[in-house]
Amino acid sequence: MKKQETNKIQELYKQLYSKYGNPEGQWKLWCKRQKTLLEREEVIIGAILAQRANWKNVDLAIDRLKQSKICSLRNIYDFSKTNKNELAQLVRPSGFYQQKANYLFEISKFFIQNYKGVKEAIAAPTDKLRKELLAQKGIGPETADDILLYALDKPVFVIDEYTRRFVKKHNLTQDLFYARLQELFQKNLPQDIKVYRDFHAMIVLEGKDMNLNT
DNA sequence: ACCCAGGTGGCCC
DNA sequence: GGGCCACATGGG
Repeated sequence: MKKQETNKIQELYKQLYSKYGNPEGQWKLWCKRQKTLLEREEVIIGAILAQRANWKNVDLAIDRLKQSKICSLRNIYDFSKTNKNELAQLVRPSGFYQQKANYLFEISKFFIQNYKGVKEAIAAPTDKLRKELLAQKGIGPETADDILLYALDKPVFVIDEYTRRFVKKHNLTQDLFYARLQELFQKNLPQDIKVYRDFHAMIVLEGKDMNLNT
């Protein structure tokens, strides 16, 4: 039974890969292998801003942060202590901007105070880090796993609405709880961050294509 | 004028 | 433990 799932999931992965090739072309930064510390921080910031937002608007918000030279955890932390409202205005294009400004401040504070930045966090155990992230305001399971997988190189599979639709479409399981779905993918794939990253990216690309074709 | 986009937290019962 | 609602912008 498990083995059937294994073959099916790996088969779907291969199918997507032959269709899309390396998704690094579209998910340029997120699927990139070797990221600088600043790029990792940009992924974390993007993970917050991308919540329920169109990615183009997220890019715009990030560009505005870059222009103001506060597209780093340290700068966001320092800046938002006194100028949270201005931070909110900068990220406005991504929507829910006041909430997200608060979330950005909280997550920056978390990494600066607990780990002195992302470098130390990368060395921390995945389970510990995941629990701590989930305890932060604005970080739910999907955002936590985005950060762990795409910014900190931790092997966790990201589940989102596209993944749920994908699972339903291919009848992989009836149980759509986050933990169950994550387990399903992780147990049936090699524990490899590149596979996890690319697979999730391709599921999203596929989901968008479906939207366009219906 | 709607509907959606790489969610989350806070209520309510 | 599920079912709502607020949060808000820009693009189709």
